[in-house]
Amino acid sequence: MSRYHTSSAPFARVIRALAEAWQSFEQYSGAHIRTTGLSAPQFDVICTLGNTEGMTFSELGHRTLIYKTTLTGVVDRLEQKGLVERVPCEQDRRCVYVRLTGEGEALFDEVFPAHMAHLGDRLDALSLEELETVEHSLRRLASALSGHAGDAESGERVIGNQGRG
Amino acid sequence: MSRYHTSSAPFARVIRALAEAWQSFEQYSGAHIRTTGLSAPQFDVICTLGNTEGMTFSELGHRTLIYKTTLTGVVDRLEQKGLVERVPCEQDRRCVYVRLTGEGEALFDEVFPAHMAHLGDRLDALSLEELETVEHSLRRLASALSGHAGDAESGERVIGNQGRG
DNA sequence: TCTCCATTGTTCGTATAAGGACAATTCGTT
DNA sequence: AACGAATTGTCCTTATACGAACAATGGAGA
Repeated sequence: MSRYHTSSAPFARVIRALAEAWQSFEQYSGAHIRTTGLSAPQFDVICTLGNTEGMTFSELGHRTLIYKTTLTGVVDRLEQKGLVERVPCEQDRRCVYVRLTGEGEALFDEVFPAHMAHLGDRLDALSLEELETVEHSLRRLASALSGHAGDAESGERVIGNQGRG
Repeated sequence: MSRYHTSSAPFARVIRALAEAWQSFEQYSGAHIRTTGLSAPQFDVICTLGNTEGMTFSELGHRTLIYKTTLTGVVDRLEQKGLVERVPCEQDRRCVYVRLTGEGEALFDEVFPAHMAHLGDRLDALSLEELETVEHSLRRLASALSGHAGDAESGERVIGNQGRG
């Protein structure tokens, strides 16, 4: 992601910083997740399903930002591990519900708090005020990139990685 | 990346915002890059090699943040397309230089400015002052995640994705 | 009812991400 | 000179990213 070293555009440094921040997070978070025997996307699915009655592939994809064709394989492997299960939907037979098994819930209760604590080890270095500033910056950046030039406060925005097939 | 919807940790919203900003960038940037017939990492390599005399795999990996085992394949495909070439290094026979061919340089001169203009279409919505704030926030976040709690001004920091083999 | 069209999840193919392991090479130390 | 340790690029394997295409289903309108 350093395709901007040679550029003098004012935003080039911001893009570079975004790439580095994202990589730093993935490195730090991913290394810890892998010690649980799960991949980062698998862990993400487990945590998203935690404390819910399950949800469809579509909703799960929206929440996790995992591409729909990838999600099929991720759920396959979690199902193979006995952590989640597919449940046919009666009202709409196109949909398939995904929900945690008992074993999946047990794993969630164990690894989710531990991972949050792990992130806290680093991120507690930021004050609440700093967190506020950083979050606002990120939302401003995301909304500019999404074409919503003005509104940085659009709340539960949906990243459209599902509606393009 | 919404493993933080269920968490009340103060930093959960920041992580979510980081994931969304990164995804927004990848969506917007990647869609344009793919129209050139290159993948995002391939485009990144072309741009990093642009206006240089070439560099080793090691240096190219550090600059692009592409994992070393992936870089081999990326360069393979670019070489197959005739855009880059491997040049044996005389001083250190372990190293291999990678540099643009004439065709590669021509492509760089064509697509790099076009891509910057494309990004500018969205990012010019941010003022220079906003860009400064966003960059500072991102560097603060990255340095916290890297364990450098205090210094947000560590300059040309190196993401260590090469020295762990 | 019967098209036309949108939605849902899946399969397929190509390209990445990332760890483990490896041969070739270089360097520091003895 | 010789040995051990570190570096460099590659290969292998598993899992993800993502676009194209698909069968099955549901919904709106003539």
